[in-house]
Amino acid sequence: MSRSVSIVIDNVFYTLQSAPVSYSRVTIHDVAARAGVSVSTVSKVLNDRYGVATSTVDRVRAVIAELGYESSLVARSLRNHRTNVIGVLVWDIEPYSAELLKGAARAIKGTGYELVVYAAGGKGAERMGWEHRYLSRLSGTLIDGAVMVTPTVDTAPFSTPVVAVDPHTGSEVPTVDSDNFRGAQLAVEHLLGLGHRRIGLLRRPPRDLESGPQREEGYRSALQAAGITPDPDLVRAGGYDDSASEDAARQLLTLPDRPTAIFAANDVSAITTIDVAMALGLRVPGDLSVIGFDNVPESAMTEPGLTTIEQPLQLMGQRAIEMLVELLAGRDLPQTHVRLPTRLVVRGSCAAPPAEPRRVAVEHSAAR
Amino acid sequence: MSRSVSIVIDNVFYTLQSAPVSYSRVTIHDVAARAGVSVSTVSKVLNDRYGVATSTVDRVRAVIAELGYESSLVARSLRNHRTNVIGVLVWDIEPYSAELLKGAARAIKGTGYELVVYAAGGKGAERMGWEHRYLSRLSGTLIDGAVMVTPTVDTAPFSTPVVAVDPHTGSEVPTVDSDNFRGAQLAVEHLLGLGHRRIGLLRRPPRDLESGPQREEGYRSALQAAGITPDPDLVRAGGYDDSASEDAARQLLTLPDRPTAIFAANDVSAITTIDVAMALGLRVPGDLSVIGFDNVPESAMTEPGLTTIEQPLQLMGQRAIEMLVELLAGRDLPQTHVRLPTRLVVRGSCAAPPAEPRRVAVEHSAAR
DNA sequence: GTGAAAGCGCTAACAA
DNA sequence: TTGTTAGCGCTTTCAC
Repeated sequence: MSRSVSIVIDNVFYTLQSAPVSYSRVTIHDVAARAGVSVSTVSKVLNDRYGVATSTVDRVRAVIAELGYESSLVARSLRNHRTNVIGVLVWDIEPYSAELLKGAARAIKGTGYELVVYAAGGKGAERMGWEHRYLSRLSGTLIDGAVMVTPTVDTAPFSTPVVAVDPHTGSEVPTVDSDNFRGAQLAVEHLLGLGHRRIGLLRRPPRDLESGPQREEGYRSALQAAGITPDPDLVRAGGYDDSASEDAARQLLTLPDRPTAIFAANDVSAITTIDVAMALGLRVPGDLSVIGFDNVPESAMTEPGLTTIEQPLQLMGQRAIEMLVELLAGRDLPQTHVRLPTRLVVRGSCAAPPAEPRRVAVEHSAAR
Repeated sequence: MSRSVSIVIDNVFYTLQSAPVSYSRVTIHDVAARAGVSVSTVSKVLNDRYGVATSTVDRVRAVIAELGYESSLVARSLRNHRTNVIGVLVWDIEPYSAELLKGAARAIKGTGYELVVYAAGGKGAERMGWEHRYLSRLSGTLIDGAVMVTPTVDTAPFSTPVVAVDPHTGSEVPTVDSDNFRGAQLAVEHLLGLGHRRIGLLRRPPRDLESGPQREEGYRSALQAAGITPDPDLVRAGGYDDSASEDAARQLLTLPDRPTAIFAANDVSAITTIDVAMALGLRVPGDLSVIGFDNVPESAMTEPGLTTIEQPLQLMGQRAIEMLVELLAGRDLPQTHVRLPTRLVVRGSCAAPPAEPRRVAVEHSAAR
């Protein structure tokens, strides 16, 4: 053990402590030696195999308890190729993936599986191919199956069952995503219903997730259904960093015939749009209505009044686990591509368009 | 590969697919055989060891790429006792732990470690001792160190460095928690400042986390500092299920000389308190002020107007990782018990006490 | 009923 | 420069 001394200053505990003494792991050998039996006998006891005398079982059990022995998950999974562990692979734990994880954790209960989340956590540069690398390194050993929360799911087949959440197009693996197309439609329909006719789209960066084009399609489809020809000038691409979205929003809003509403295919860019609008002297929703596609439930906290299209992230995580468990049980999935509904949540950022859309002063648009 | 057929009905993709063909794992043996070298040579190439001819290195590398080989984390960690993986052990992934995880994921970046989260996910019954069991099964292999997000941290020493978040009292291991005492003080001081004199405490169930008593102490301390003797009648214990908190809140509010403000040592019970108050015909904050101790950032969404004491959960997760990394580097911690500040976030649920506290009708109190 | 031996995929001595 | 060998902690034949 280690000894320590603590003092408290200003409500902060300061404790000085000697380095903790290291105790090495108790292995099956230790148990065998102490019980006076062979390793294989201990193994049999551990796994409830037949052919061990009751008295021996008792003795071994006693020693196991005495030593506090627990078998090594690693050694065991190297031998057996079953681990009863499901892995969820995420690039990072941020609000989006955290939400999925909550659902996954809920779904795993009672399945007999345990949940392990792997977060890559490296720099952006190493990102390429990490999902494949991780899956390779873990599958066959350590995890029985995986849920991949990652854009690029390698189509290369694995021995391990895999379910992908919100991946790129065309992946061969079973998939869970949300209805981006319908979500975008809902957003635009809502704006149309309020009387808007010039509706801008702040879309995602090119070559992004599959959901990007889907949202754009929904936007176009809703406009066309209302007899409006989409104006290419009203569609701009945002980016992953704030400044790209900011530029795009500014371009839209300083157009001579600017949109009276903007649908941002991403919650962060929706918030950016509101900021830009305010900086340009426009009021939301008086002069401009904004709807964001929600990736992050907390965005409603950041911008309490933002009307959003919400994805059922927890449910997506839950369904992914359920599907994987089916797969692991050797059953066929009734549907390999599950698409969950999105819904419109109306908050304060939308209103009818102004009778006479106020133009933004040119000075403003140049300023920055 | 597998062949599949998809149809779309009502925006849901239904895909029927034959069972995927299984491919077995590529091992170091496969690589060695294909490259015409021994396994150990491949291992040397993998680990950039000296003493391999450049031509051989190239050939092996080519085969590795060709076969898409990745070394098994499990086999490797059984051999080496270093894995460069930090484990975070949580009982479940819910809003509280998810928040900690976000901070942990942020902190791990750039440390060279990878993050693995283990969620126990079993039934409540198996809960006893799971932290010890998991740690046993993982330490020495698979993870180099662990952050335990769990009430009962076994004081039994492990070979593996461990940092505990918000544990029971008296744990020997390094610890991160938040300043529950000061937080409770802040809450009560705020209520006193508004003019309240009869302030109830809805405290945690007995034998709960260490933070329970700490919050109760803060409550008493703030009252006493204001010259008020804590009235034992104004202190009731909630429970983990809603109904226990509901009963406690009802008892407090139907007291002949009921409190004009309640400090709930937990966010869920604060929301319950507001519900009960409203059911009893009391308005918040007109007739009753409520402050909750926040475990879950989202509670502000559920009850947007709730004044809370907030814990820096993400920061706690971050600090825990930082401490663990220090420990793993073999350095001593400047402080083994880190206590992070809590802060008061004022929202609409508090106001000055009514001049004449309205009594709750007895019929009401009996009803249920 | 029990234990010796082989091997899961890998690394690190040591020989060749 | 390369391959052989032993062994990480465990399970599983298969003799005894």
